[in-house]
Amino acid sequence: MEAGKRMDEHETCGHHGHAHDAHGPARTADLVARAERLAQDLGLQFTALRRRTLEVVAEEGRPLGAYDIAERLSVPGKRVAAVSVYRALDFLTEHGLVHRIASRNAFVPCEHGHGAGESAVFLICRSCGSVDETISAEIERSLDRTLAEAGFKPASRIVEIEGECGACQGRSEAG
Amino acid sequence: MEAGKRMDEHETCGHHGHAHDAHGPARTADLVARAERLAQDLGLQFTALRRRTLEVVAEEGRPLGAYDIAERLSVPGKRVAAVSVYRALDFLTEHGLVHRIASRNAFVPCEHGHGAGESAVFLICRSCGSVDETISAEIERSLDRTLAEAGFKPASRIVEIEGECGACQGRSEAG
DNA sequence: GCCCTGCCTGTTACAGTGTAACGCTCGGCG
DNA sequence: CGCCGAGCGTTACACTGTAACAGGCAGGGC
Repeated sequence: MEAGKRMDEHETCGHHGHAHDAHGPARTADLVARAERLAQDLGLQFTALRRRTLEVVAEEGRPLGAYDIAERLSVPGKRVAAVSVYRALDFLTEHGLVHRIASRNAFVPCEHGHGAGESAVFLICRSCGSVDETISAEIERSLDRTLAEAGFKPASRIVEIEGECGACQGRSEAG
Repeated sequence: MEAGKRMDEHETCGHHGHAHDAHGPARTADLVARAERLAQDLGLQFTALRRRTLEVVAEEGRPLGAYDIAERLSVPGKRVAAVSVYRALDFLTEHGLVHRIASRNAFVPCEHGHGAGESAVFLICRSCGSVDETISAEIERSLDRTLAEAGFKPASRIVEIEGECGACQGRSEAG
């Protein structure tokens, strides 16, 4: 695998000032650059619609439904249908640029450089709706072990934890 | 047509005996008994609709959508609406008698005695559609550790692995 | 008994999510 | 030029889920 060399700059979390405030323009540019590189390398088309879809998702900082994305992409006189967004999202998820949150029917930008096959853990806050993506080799290992014991050959993995993020815990306790 | 005593002749996978061939009448009776005990203990109502919903899900051996359940519960002249099924499913999931498979929008019977708060791992086979529910203390531990590091307070956990089950691997290799 | 109340269920209506099918455009290629 | 494949627009439709309201039924107080 190729992914191993990138040092994870975002410091999963000592306190709560962690990854999920790292959206916005910078994260967007990052992702778009990654997409362009990837498209070039693999001979894929990173079209305007796919780019704009990725940008919308990346800017948001919380999971967006396909219809929400379609709405944001639409301008008076030029409406983008949800079905087009779904196709763009298919492309983006397939190449690990965005992730689908199954428990919310919504999409978030990928916060790591890992490929589509890698497994991530999504921490979904019930209070603020933010989603934090973390990776744990330990979890992957124990998962792999369990799968091996069951004789199960995994293709994709979904790990989503709902609860309350650190920031919201502090907020609800302190008032 | 819906005789609860019918023997399950369809034998998803003859050999490889792990949990997921433990559906059918026996599993159903188990679950119903558990539900009755639970209702008695907590002063809840295990109504006919809830019971029949549980039975349908337990008999099936693969994830069932709410509308499929509604269809199975309906008889000519007496149609059960999906919305009623959803309410029954709310009750059943809330008390850990069935689980919702988020990635499929479908429901499976609980194959363990654990409560609703426990975390299970679902192995979903792409070939035969069966779902195997396993529990791993090791996975839970590593998950807990990751959550603690992130300062995240979990409320519910979703772990769903899609892939190919042991039986189907054998089948596709051997022909 | 009667009413009140709470829970469950039936029913309708509707919002949200996702896909199938068809046709068009555009760019590359013989 | 015509062919072809990929992407996209459009329509139509299926599936998933919830809100709101009405009726039924059991238990409790009078």
